[in-house]
Amino acid sequence: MPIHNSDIADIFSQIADFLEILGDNPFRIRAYRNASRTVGSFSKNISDMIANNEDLTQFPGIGKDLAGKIREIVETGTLDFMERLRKKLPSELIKLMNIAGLGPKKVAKLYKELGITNIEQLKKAIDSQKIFELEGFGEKTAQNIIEEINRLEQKESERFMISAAQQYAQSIVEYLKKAEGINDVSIAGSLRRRRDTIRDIDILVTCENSAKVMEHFVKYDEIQKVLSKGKTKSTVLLRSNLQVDVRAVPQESFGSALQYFTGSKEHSIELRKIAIKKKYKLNEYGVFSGDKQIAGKKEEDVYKSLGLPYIEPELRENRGEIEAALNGKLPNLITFGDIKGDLHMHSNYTDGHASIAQMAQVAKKKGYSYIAITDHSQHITVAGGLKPHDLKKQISEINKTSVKGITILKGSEIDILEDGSLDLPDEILKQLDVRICSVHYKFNLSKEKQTQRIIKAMDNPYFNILAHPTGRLINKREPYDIDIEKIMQAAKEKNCILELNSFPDRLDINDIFCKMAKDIGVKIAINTDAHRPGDLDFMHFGIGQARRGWLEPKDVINTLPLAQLKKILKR
DNA sequence: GCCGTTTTCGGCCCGACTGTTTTCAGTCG
Repeated sequence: MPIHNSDIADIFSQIADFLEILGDNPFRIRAYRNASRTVGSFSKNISDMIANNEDLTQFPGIGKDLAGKIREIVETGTLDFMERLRKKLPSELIKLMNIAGLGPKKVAKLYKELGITNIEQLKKAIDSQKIFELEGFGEKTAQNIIEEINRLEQKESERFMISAAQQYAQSIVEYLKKAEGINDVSIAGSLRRRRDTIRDIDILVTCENSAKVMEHFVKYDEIQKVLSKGKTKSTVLLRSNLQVDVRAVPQESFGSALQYFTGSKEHSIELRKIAIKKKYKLNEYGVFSGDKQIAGKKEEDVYKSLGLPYIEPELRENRGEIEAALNGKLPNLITFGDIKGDLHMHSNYTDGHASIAQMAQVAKKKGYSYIAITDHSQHITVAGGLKPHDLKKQISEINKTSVKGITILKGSEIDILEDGSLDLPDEILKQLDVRICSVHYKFNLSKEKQTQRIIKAMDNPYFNILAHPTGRLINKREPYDIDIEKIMQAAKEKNCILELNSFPDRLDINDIFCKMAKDIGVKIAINTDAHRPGDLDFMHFGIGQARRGWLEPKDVINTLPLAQLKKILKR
């Protein structure tokens, strides 16, 4: 069985969990966690790197020992060290740590003193009051555990789509602005870093009296439960089960607090290490030399004081951005303003809800100079896919439609059939400007077959853009099993483009694959797949992922003026 | 377990809040 990077990451993460419960050296545990993260965010396949005899110790956090363990996993499919840990502790113990409030120490105590290994036994121990025999377990702890178990069992701990999180966050920001003596209110955390999914919302405020702001915050009417409330920091659970943290700092610490609260944790840790090297201390209150604050009011100054240029929030994942910053090699990240058009959208010819002219008018207002109408092809009957003669009708309507200041390109979203052929004859494909090709059925072919299906489709000279390449639907459907690296290589050779689909439940390809595409040299089209005019706003979510994937305007084809775009689409 | 412009040994980011304590460990981010 082929070993994926995520398999290795999972093993290291589980080892870290085991070692924590065993009370092992915390720094050794951290080494495993770091390695898990590093491996998980690699944009190259580790199995291939091993096969090519590449030296893994070139990567930060991977030393001789871990490199050897990675090799063992790739070559044998398992890890002896891991198996030995499994014999020491029941594997299911790790799952108990998913209960918020239960960390390794408490889980270890439950196991050692009461023999508890799973949630059922934990519930029984609480029912029978046995749990109170343990030191550190009181009434409140038991109650919290019960509530957390309920939440876990109702699958309410799932991550939120960025689109949903953004709406919740915006409402809270508006509400906080009404607090007495409030100055700045800023969204921070993973939402500011534009992650594709969000576990909790972090909001930073500066104000005259933080206790008063916290009082105001916990009275917000969407709150289900106040999880903690202090003078400068409070955490609540909304009725939607989304967690929100609000933190207040003095104005002179706004920049450093924004940096700290934006994270990622791993990025911040690296910054703090740099601070230590310079004999400074970095925390949320500023950069300090001794007792003296030398930076902190503005985020830019925090970076500057550490000898770094400003690093955009989307890059702050400790995936090489600090090294790039030190070497003056940060990417010139794409912005919404660079986008000249949207190449994937539907009209009321199929499952869209607006006319071609309406879509064009809204796109024009966004400042675009072109769009492509790409309705479904015949194979998708549920979406009312167009047969060749319907598509011809649409082509002639587009020829007749004119919206001032914007060009409407003729396109189609064409199904890639199971055998790798396209769902429309070449005779009509050649009349189009843009051909988006996508997989919409037979999702569970083997990896080899699915990959071949797509690569074969690219042999058709009219294939332009591979839409939503992995097919994932966030929280609903796993990506189909494909060798994305192979597909990217093929796309590069054949001058095909990969889509970054901006629909919030897709965001496909994701940030890591964007980086992979950039490294391989395959170009990206950032599209919305809009089905109604309002969906055109989703472009912002796509831009966020692109930025997280280090993409620059030159990596993205729909930053090009129309004439140049057309050349690329000619292959 | 990793790492080195103080070091191949001895460090490893830093602070807020809770609950159960009676000065702090555990958890979280």
